[in-house]
Amino acid sequence: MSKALERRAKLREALIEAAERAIAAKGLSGLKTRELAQEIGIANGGVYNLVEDVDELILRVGSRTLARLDASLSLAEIRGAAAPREMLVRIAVAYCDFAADNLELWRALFEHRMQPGKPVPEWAISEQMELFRHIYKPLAALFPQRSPAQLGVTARSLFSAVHGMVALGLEHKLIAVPIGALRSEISTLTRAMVDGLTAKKE
Amino acid sequence: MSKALERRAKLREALIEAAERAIAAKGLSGLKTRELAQEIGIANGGVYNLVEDVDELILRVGSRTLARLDASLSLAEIRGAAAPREMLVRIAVAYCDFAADNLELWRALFEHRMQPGKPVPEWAISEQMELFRHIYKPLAALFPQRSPAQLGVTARSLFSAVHGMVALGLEHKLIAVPIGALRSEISTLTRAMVDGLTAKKE
DNA sequence: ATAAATATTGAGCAATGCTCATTTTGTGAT
DNA sequence: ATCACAAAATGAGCATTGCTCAATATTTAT
Repeated sequence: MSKALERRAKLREALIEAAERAIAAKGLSGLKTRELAQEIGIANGGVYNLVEDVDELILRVGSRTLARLDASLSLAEIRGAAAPREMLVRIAVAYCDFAADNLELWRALFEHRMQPGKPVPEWAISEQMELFRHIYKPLAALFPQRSPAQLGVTARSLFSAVHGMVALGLEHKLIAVPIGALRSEISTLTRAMVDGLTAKKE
Repeated sequence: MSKALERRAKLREALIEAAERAIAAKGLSGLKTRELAQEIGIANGGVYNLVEDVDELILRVGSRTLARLDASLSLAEIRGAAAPREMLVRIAVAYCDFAADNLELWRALFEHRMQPGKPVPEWAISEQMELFRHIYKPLAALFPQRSPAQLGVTARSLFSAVHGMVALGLEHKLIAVPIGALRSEISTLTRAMVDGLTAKKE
């Protein structure tokens, strides 16, 4: 690989990391291309030699965030075996903890909108889908009679519900719920959802 | 009231309505003060005689949206009596329908962030809180032994969970779920949550 | 009618994403 | 090493926006 290309790759990494720090510190709206350029020592316009768009830049940062989130959830699963029900609770709480510990980066995942007309690239969508994977396995154990498609639907519903609790719970706009309280609400409701879905209809 | 003040009030109304139309048509990011000014026939700078900020403008639009949402939920409650469990399902589905029918305005409620430093005004926060009111009454019927504070927590959790399902379900970024499927997923999970919370611990 | 108060205007500022002609740097052949 | 060509970096500049404010026009009070 030529020296020029190596340099480009290094700069690209530096740019993405600088963007990640900026979002973590000041939120999505605190991301300024000029500041990033200055931080990594290139000209203003140079940003667009490394990246197509700010959209792409944000998506790249999102990719890293998703990877770390994925790792956090995996870690939660590995730490000791548990019955499927408690495994789901553990994953939900791990999701909550990750969001709390990475608030702005986690928010950027959901707040970002592409500039009008540009669709979200396929790779970014499939990365998000991968998240459901974590819920899928315990769910399959709990509902052995359900088809993969049905399990997929249930997984998405469960994930969405927990996501909603985390999103509104961490919102400063509404009353900020203490993290401990949020964790226990999430545990309670996750168990309730599992129990309610498991219960035989009468 | 002087002629000048009447005029101001009329213009203010017109401004808020123009902003509402703009958001409904093009989303929060499609809101442009210059366009609004032109639409209601005042100078660019005139917008700031009618309203402090775009923040305030968006909050005013949000207030109207919340009022309509509140009316929709109330209507869902009134249409025939039902057991508390089914009442909660009905409210959840009504929430989903409102969001689908007022997508951009509903999104603006949650996507908007105040400009750095400005806190959300008290009146806007309490308007949001009023939403939980709808869930509170059926919940109180289901859990007569719980304290008002406990009921409040449960109401927020339930609301958040349904909100999450609607938010991710209507996201175009992920696979857009057909509205009918979303409604039935919401019904299923709402019943599951209620059942799970109701079930005696064993 | 006239002066004082008030409201409206729109040019202009600052911030920001992005472009592109110009300049600088890197590459490869002789 | 030298030169010619390709590739990359630069930064001035454009377009868009929210917002300001001195100047102007309008309303109100006497």
